Amino acid sequence: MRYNPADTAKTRQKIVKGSARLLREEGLAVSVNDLMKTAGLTHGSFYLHFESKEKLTTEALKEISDGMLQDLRNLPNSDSGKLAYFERYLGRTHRDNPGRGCMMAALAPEISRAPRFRKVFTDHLKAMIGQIAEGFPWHNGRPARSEAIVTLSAMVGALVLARASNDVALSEEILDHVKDALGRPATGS
Amino acid sequence: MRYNPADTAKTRQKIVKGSARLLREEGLAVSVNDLMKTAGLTHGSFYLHFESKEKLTTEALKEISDGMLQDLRNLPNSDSGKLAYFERYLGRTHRDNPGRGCMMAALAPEISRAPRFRKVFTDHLKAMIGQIAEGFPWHNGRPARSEAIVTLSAMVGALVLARASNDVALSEEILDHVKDALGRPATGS
DNA sequence: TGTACATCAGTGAACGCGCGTTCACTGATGTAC
DNA sequence: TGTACATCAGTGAACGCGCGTTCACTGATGTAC
Repeated sequence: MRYNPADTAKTRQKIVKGSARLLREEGLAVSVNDLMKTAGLTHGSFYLHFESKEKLTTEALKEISDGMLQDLRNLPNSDSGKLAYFERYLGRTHRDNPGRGCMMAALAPEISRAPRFRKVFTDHLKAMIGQIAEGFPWHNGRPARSEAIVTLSAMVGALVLARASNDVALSEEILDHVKDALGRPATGS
Repeated sequence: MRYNPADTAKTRQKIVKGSARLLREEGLAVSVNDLMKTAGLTHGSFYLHFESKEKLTTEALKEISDGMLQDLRNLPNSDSGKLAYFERYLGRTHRDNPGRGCMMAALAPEISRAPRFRKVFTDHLKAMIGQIAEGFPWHNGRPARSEAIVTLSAMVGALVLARASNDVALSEEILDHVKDALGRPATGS
């Protein structure tokens, strides 16, 4: 596994992917040591791969963004594709696995307070709004972009609240009500 | 200011109120020293007033909850009261002053990861849903509670995204589109 | 093919720093007389 | 009213700890011949 550029790149990618998961699970304050453990390494070799924790975090956030956008693009541009997206986003699996889920729901408030990461977040947010607006049908007589923004806001808010609630019934009530509301045709249709 | 129980209680309350602001501005990881500075004190006297940082945090979260609920109750139970609430919640002032604003938008993801604070959060969430459902008219042919949950989700999500965006135009686009969507009568009315 | 050497990803001790918490001390306020 | 003493909110140094980062060292892999 040494003295081979391809293996070094593979290790680096392992750290990025592990960090993409752990950052969403634990927040931006997770330690370098814990991030390295996701690749089976210790903190000592961190700086062989990255200039700083900030640089890795930025790269991991981009990795998350790419994954989320790819997931979205894989859905068909149809009502059923759109509903499948709502179902998945507001499902128990997503709620209980932040490490594999939405970056915005997991990290937005922390990123608000960390100027260094607001650019990569904003790029992601723009891309998500664009993809939701253009990747699904919005035949409700309103601009697709506006519909996408309102829909995304409701989804992120619902997930954030459902995750923070320690009352399972309330948590699922939130997910289900928002799922229902997004599933029915909006005003003007 | 010493040797007087009333003054001691006043100092304690000053710390709680300052913490209620700073926790929303900086997050749950803000230091005891910084929390004490909000009352013009140093970290050394912290334990004269509180058992631990966790106890103060819990008390400050309750303080925030009380304030938010009182603000809500002060609005009239009418369409204009409801619209005024949306306007204020999704306004620039609220976006730019998290220290005086919504606890859920400022802290929900961090609280998801901090089991100790999930109960006080859940109590707050339940009270907010109840107050929004009962304190405003929801004459749309759907259960008020369901409408309240969907509305609150969209508000929290929009504020969280608007705050994290470093693009002012996008930030205001989000606030304005969600404000518009909540302002128009929902499906079924 | 076998041996000596060079390479470099990875390790773990150590750095300065800030954290939550503890504690000996200070000094202004209130009480005793 | 004045003086000696008791009280206790507040201070700042110090504690052990974990953080991000640095660095001397290790040892398996690849190269030279």
